[in-house]
Amino acid sequence: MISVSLPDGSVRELPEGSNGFDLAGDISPSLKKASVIAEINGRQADLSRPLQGGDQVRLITKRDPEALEVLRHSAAHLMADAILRLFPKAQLTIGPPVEDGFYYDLYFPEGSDSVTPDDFGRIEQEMQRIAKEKHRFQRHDVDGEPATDEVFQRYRAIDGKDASGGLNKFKQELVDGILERGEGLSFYRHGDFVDLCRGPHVPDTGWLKNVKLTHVSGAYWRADASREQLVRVYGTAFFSKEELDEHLRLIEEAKKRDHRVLGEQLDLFSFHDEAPGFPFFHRKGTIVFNELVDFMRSLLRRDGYEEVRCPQILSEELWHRSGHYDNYLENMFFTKLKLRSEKNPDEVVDVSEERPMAVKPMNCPGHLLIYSERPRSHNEFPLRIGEMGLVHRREMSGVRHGLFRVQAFTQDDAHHFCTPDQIEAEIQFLIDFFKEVYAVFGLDDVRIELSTRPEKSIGSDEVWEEAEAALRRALDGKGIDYVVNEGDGAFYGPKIDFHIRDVLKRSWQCGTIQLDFSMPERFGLKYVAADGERYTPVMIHRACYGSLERFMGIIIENYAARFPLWLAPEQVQIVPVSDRFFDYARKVGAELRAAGLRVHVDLRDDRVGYKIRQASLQKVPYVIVVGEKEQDAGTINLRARDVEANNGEIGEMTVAELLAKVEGERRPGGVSAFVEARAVEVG
RNA sequence: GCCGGCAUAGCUCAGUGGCAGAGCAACUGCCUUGUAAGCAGUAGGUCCUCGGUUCAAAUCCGAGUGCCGGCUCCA
Repeated sequence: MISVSLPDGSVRELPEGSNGFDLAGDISPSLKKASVIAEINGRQADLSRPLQGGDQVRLITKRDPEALEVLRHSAAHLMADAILRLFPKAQLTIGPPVEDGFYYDLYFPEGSDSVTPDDFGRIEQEMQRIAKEKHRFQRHDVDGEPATDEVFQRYRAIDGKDASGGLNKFKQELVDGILERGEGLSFYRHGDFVDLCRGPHVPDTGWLKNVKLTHVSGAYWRADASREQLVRVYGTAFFSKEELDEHLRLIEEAKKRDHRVLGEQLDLFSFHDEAPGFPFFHRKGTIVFNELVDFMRSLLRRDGYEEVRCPQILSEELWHRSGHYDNYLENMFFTKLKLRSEKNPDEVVDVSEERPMAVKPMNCPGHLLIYSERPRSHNEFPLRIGEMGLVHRREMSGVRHGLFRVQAFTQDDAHHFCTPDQIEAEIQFLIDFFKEVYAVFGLDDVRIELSTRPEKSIGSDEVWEEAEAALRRALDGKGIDYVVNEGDGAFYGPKIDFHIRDVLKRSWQCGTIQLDFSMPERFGLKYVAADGERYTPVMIHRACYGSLERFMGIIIENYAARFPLWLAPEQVQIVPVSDRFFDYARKVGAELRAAGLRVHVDLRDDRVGYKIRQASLQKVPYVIVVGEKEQDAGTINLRARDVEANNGEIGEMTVAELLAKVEGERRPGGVSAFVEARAVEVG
């Protein structure tokens, strides 16, 4: 007998040669069914691996996040098997699990057919067939000399059977690397398929029934553009059909909510070939944009920020001083002056400039100039200088994406200047500030990451230690969970990033807080302290929305463009039953407009049903229908987008009653009194 | 920047070498409309741009531009 210990500290006696399956079965049959792999002495291993006396064993089940990665890695093997059957010329390279699934990179020698999405159906069919056959995943370790290892030799034979050179050079490169590092080679086999692999895997292919191929893209061998071009086939896998279906539903839902499509349908913004990557905001998009700005401004005012405006174009010399020229050149736009030739007015020549200018990619240098414009005292600290700063950044072609990645965007940027011992309080203030803002949009799922000193960095150890400690103290002091990204900070200081999860479970990086000891130094910033001495202030860069454009894209998708009343570009649409009631409709419209609502009176010659449909497609929160009854009674008939009961029809009321009801939801974060009332009734 | 795909009416798309098309939207008229699409008619085109092949190009070929999916995750 051997004894192994479990995470709860208990010890189990098992017969000699027992493995993870036996352990799980010894505990309970349901655990045996749910177990995917074992973690033996902190290392992941197949359940089939024999246990030794004294091992610390943790059984990892379907519910553990690690299990999903194992499942998907196994699914990558299954997919590779299926693809090789259908595309015998393909050569395998690597196939890891990723965030939402897995991929396998394949090399298709010249002249051979490549995988396209049209092939997904038959590949999936093949995978289903292999899954049903329930082949065990069997591990083989190469213990002795690889040259004499039977499995390894057979693998080489199989792997190279159709490759022109006889062998798959990608796998060969991997094998060479593993041997060079002195690590052991290991292989996994299911059915006839063998692949070089570290493991572990699910027990058998029967686990891999809920698999779906998603897309295909290009990639390079080892992410090196000078190396071979590979075809990357992506898929995803789940333990249950329900989870897979839910995942596919979310992908479909995300497609439907694509802000680029909704932005066009709702006439919010557009893009044009004449300015690639630069959004044009239309009337309605501008309303949303301005509401976001107004809301942010109200908070900045409340919290004593000084809002400023800086020029768009500044001397190139300034960008040398700030370090952007050295570190950010590729992302900057530069101006080029031209002149008409005096001799020949048709001829245009470039002007050679003694002081060339550049378009700002960041707002900080402007704020630094404002700071240094006069002597500063610690008494005005913390000094918070904010700007709705429009910045321009060149992006490589191919990375632009709707409002999410543009070449000109507006940051709700601010720089806090303070003393070192004010850092902690400022950070805590900002964390509360950011969370307050996100909560207004229903974005309560906020993940915080702390990035620490990178290898390449400036500043003394003491300063860095103190800065990181201040960030940690601030986070710990608020009892906030956070992930640490070691060495991922900016070269001038550590930072805290805010990642927000939307209703479709997608994560977006929005806010950022960065400590900076470098820029104030470079610009010679000083303040006079209580002791009368001059010191260099600490600078904190921060942006809460991040980019207004990007944030707008996020909330369009988060709300599926069903904006809450305060953000809705069109808040009320008035539908007269026929042209006999146009005057009354105009009168009601004027009253609501006088109260500050954004109202559209629909005077087109169309049926009521048609106009209601139009308002619904445009996602207008409230529709008012007026006809003979309402005109005689001096009332309106209300229909609400967000009320499900009775098709959203709420009924007759006066304008005054309506205004009183919607007052709350006209403020950021406010909720509909109609929806709330219903919730109370139901609850 | 790199790989792959796409570009036809305002929008969504059909047309694959031989007359430029549909639905929706727009406009006009009729209907006097009561809670998600009334009826009829009219108009709308540099088939992305440039070059090539061909008797003939929206269609085939090349280049450019823009858009879309990826290009960080190293068995």
